[in-house]
Amino acid sequence: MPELPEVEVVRRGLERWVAGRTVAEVEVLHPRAVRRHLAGGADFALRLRGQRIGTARRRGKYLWLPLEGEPLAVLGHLGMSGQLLVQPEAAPDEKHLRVRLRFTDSISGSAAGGPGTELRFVDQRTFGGLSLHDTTPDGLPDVIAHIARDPLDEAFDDAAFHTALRLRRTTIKRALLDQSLISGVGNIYADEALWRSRLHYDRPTANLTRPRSTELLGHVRDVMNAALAVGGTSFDSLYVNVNGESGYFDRSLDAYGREGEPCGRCGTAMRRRPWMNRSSYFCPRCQRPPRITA
DNA sequence: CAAGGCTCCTGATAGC
DNA sequence: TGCTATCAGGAGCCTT
Repeated sequence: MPELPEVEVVRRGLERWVAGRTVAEVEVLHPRAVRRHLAGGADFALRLRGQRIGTARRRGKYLWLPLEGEPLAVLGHLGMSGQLLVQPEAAPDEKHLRVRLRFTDSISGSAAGGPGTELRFVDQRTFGGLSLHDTTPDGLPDVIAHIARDPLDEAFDDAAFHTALRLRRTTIKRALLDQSLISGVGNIYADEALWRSRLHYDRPTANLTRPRSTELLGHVRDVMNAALAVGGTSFDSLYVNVNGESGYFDRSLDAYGREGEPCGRCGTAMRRRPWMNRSSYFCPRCQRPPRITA
């Protein structure tokens, strides 16, 4: 379940292993993987061929590869189960391989960045995908103009975020997952940040004080940076799996997936509640529900 | 227009 | 043993 830290690890891997390479051939093996490319898989492949890849960028959980010399970018989202793998061309196809990009340097077997390697988009549940889009003057793919900056972005505006929370008539976890308010936070890190902040997921945003929202934002950043610290090293090895597995999930989670286990602060059994077709994990003692439920 | 709910998808797992 | 039900959930899209 890639969230911002995992996607950032992938971005770094792409920066190292794909930037500067020229696309030789694109193979779309599943139409759903390019469904956001409205002109279809053949058009996607045709237009990408021959393009030189620039430095990978990211906003929230979206990442994109700018194409050098053109206001175009390959936009990617990993969805639930997506992976971007840099693999030797000789490696057998993954079961859920959806898109393959070969590079001009692969065939000749030279060049920095991985002679003989190709880029593969692998995605079991096909919630993710790749597509080609025009970019705005600041380099953002036009279709993600509505995605807010993420909390690790230097230009993220903490004060504006607080103001937006106060103006919204919604609850705090909904707001954290609203990518037009703050991007990059998914179900797991939302629960983690709320637990650290001692905030119940159903608390209204309208009466959050400035100190509370500041503390929450700090915990969001802490959780993400911790995950990044764990996952940020894996892409450095010889055989790269640019897949964003942080390893953070198994070890360091205080809330998510811990139903029935003791709260790390007070020892009370953690609870799980169905919430928006998914789950919320929380400590019933540290994270008291609001008096009036919305 | 804001807010909330529905839906896409596949595989692991639980239950009978 | 083998079937069915449930769960995982990002985000576009639709309804209210």
